[in-house]
Amino acid sequence: MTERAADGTGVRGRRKRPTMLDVAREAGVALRTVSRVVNEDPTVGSHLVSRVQAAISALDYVPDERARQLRRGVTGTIGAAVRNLTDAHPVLGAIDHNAREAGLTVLAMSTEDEEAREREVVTSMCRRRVDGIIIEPISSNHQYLSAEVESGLPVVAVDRPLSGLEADTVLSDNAAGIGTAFRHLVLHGHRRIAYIGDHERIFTGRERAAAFRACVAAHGGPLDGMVHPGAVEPDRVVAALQTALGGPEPATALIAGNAATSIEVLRHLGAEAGRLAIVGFDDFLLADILRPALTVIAQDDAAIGRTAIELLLARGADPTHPVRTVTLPVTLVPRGSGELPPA
Amino acid sequence: MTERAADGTGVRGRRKRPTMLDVAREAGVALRTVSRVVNEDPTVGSHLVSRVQAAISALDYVPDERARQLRRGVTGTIGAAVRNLTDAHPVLGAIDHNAREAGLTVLAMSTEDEEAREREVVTSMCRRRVDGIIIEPISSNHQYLSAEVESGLPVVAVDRPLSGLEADTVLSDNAAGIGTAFRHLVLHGHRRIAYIGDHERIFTGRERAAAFRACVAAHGGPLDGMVHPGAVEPDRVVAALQTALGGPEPATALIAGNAATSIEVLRHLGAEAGRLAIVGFDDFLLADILRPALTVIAQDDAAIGRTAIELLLARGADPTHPVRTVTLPVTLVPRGSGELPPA
DNA sequence: TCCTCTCTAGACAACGTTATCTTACGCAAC
DNA sequence: GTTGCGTAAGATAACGTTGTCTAGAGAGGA
Repeated sequence: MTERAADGTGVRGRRKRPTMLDVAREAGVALRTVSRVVNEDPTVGSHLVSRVQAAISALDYVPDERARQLRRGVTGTIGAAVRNLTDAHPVLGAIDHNAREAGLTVLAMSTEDEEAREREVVTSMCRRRVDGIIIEPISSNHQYLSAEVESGLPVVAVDRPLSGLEADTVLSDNAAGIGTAFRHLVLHGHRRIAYIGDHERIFTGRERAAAFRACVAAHGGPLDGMVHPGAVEPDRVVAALQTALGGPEPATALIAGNAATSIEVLRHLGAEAGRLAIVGFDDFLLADILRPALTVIAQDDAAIGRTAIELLLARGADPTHPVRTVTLPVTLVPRGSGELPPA
Repeated sequence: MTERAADGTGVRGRRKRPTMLDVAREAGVALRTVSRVVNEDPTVGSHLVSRVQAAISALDYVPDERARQLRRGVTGTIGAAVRNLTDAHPVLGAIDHNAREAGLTVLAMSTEDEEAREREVVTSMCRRRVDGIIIEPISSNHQYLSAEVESGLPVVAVDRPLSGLEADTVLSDNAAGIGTAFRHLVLHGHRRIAYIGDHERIFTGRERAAAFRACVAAHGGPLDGMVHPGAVEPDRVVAALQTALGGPEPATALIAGNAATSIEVLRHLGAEAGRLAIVGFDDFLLADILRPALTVIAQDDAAIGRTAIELLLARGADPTHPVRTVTLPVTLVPRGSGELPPA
């Protein structure tokens, strides 16, 4: 039983929200006039403007975005389906920043790296009629999006392409990154270089492993026991590390295919980390504090987010434009671990 | 000029979305029947159900959440106004997780640690008629929310209380955390312990600095040049560190008041970190990989997120319930840096 | 047989806005 | 004095749903 004052003030309780009609009555004007004032339409006389504004603050009126969007058709909102909301996500930050600059609100939802969740959140975004979707793809099949895309929903894939569907895409230059890392290690005297990275089922894992093999082929080092794509789990990484470092001709340098792998490797090596030259793909917070600090191939997160928004807006402006894939350069950040000489 | 096929297929272009009415016509039933099928109302005959479902997939119909929400009144969405979307945010992850379990969608927006942005994003959430707001407060004054709160919007503050407004709140036990850290260092033989942390303008900075002073008073160590609240900027932190470590009786141990401070301290100390016992408030990814690994006071992020959602739901269910503040315990995680003996 | 009751499905209004059309008014020009 | 025009403000419809009410069909009991 909710006790409340006659005017609804003082005691918490769901008082019905005032609508434009209430404001109109309070101000003694027509509903439409309130709408004009709220939308800063210049055709309202200054006398009425102030009366309406007074009524708005008297009633604590807040316009209903849902009704407005319904009526106007567009939402001014874009969806961002990212892997998770828990860990650091510089690209999401950049997306948010650039979207705001463009006057758009970002609805960020987490796919939790699960196909089913990805589909769920994307569907949820479509039901909310977002004006576009930026997605870090997880699913192996994005056919479920094709109807939306064909009916004009701008969709931009980030970090990996969509499968079974053409869409604008922003990628990092994985091959160049691996190449840069490899040459950097060669330059520092290494010939036996190992690679541990993501499963080749995953796009980036596939690209990076392939690029690594190509580098070995080009530079003529050993390949046997040196390439370890697979799940990024402690046990698997440790086993791969042992294979690479064991035997008569152990690796003297390592390329870690992503941040999680770098971290697992460092966690396992502990104080021994100084004996193995390491370049990690992907930068992460604190990589510069480790000892030795981790040399990394850094993606340009800000540029990725910016480009994603640009592609989204371009697609919205011209739905017939041919699909584009933008590949952004990566940078080697030497910090110590990648400059160690062979043991 | 948008070229498109007569039926709108094949070429991208904003074809008008089908509505329930279109589906109804396609299926030869009434609009209301489509609505019932979409909402899985059991009072529709199975024959019609399948006909409607066929029409839905034939037309690629996706219900419009805005219209549904407008009509039904509730949105099934809660807003989360957090400091930023870029850095790791375990509490946001927990909020998202628990909200999902409760059948709610989270609209996460970033305040960027700016008062103006906080107000902007909160207002934007209100316009979207979220069913509740979880906020990491930044502003020094939250009066602007009072009308919303009084008219029944559930608002839960996390990590710090709102100012100028009563609301349910979830806090970590800052005083206990500082006390635990202090006693831990005392137990390991330290008597000259320093504190560097956030500005006392900020709630947690104030609480932690005060708790630290109380600890010193209780244990009888020196206070002069030992307490350094202030901005978390490299220069300020370095200066504080030099003050604490300089002089005839330098500190042998340090409590860092938050993660950012811990990181700045470690960044500055570099290889010297092993000479100073350190306990950091707030855990962070990779704190366990550093050498020495960082001993921390860890907040229970999962519990914070869970409690925030619980309070939000409780407030929604009973708007008249007295306001609650839940203070959650923190845990000391010994990893090495806090167990170093006095130099 | 008729009445009632239940169960399905349709008609219509309503949610809170904005777009479009219309009206009223004042003023200048003929 | 009438006409025309430009401008401010109101009336009405529409956006795409769901709540409520009602009609009609069929079942079951007296």
